[in-house]
Amino acid sequence: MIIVAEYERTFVHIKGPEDVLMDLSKGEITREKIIDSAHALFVSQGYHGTSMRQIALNANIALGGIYNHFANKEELFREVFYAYHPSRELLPILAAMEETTIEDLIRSGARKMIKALEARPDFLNLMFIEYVEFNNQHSKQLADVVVPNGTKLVSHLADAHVKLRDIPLPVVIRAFIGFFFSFYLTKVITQDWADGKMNTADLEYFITIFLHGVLKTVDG
Amino acid sequence: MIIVAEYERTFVHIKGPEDVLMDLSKGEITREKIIDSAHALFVSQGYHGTSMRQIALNANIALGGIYNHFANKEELFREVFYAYHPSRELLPILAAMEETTIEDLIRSGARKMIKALEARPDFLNLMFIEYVEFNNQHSKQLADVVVPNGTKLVSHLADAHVKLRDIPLPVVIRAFIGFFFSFYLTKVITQDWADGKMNTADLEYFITIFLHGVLKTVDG
DNA sequence: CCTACCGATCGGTAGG
DNA sequence: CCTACCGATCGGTAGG
Repeated sequence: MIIVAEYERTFVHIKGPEDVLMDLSKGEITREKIIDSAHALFVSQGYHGTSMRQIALNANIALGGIYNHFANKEELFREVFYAYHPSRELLPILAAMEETTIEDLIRSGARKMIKALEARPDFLNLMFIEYVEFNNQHSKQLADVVVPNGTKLVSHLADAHVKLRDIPLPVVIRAFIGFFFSFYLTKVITQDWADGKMNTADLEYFITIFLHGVLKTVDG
Repeated sequence: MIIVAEYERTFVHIKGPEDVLMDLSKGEITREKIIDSAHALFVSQGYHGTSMRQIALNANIALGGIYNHFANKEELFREVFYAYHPSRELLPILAAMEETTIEDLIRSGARKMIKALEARPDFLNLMFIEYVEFNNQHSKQLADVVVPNGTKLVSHLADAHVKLRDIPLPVVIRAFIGFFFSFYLTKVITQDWADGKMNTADLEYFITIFLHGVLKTVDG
């Protein structure tokens, strides 16, 4: 509960590196170091593939020290999951957009989303771990905060209903997120064996497809 | 190597339940039981979250017996990965399609793909485990078999170039797979907290979006 | 294919 | 926040 409230409070605020070391007591710094260390190891090895000893070593403290901040391994994962959840970064980016027409919003939003995902490959691993190793059990209470904030972003699209095809807005939003996320997904999942066939430049084709897919008419 | 050859050989053949017990020596039956048992546990708990003892117990043999068939835990996962890879089921389904126009192919292919994915939720978990816990390292040699077979399927689309927008065919294929996979993904990932908002009936809207996205004109 | 065992490592804790 | 320790469980093997 504390977690979710804290998440909501800092929801729009993206911390710069300078903030991280400021205003934190020594204990809070250690706590942050543990979370960061755990995050790095979890995303590269999975939850069960990471030991508390590895986390302690990586954070430069003794094993026992971790339990001064977290009751057990799962609570530590939960804190990592909240602290590094993709919505924390993606929602503020989308909220800061100033485009006024739905077409510009789609074009610009797609590029921003892909850019953010490519800068943070850990997002994908974190979500996968939550899905497979925790059966998605932590996502619900996070969704209670994220979904309302997300829908608020699209609630005042003045020209949406005149330019969109006859498709419910929630479906359009789902298609937008899914389609461009799949652009990222197909790229990273094939990057080791598709020798550059999955090109980032293809994003403009994806945007074209989506625009023609949802809009009655497309400019340019 | 043996694995990949065997995979190619049985690639178009979907085994019925009756085949599974036929033509197998006692040792091969045990081997199959171990693979099935390991698969069920891996997809529900992850690789590192599953112990060899659990697998043995589930397969009704002693722990040591597993090592009569598999050198170690990772080799066992590799065999599970090959035996249960989604392409094994999806490619034959797509290969059996008889639609002749690209529009019918998209409509029918999308529905078949979603139906197959919804019948086999283990696909998603298996791919996630491979991605996070094995860094996608087993996917390459499988791709060497799957990709050529997959591209063969779309190589003889007579009306593609006249009906498609000016978008490269590989991009259209990538968009098709990604878009409809994302339909499935957004559904399962939100199903615990989006109280039915992500509806299977929305698939027809997705098909509409995709058709308008890639075709110059859409019937119906 | 099972029994019985190996050393190593796991998550977690008491006590200071 | 560290040292030293706990019982349990891990992947894997020898020998029959």
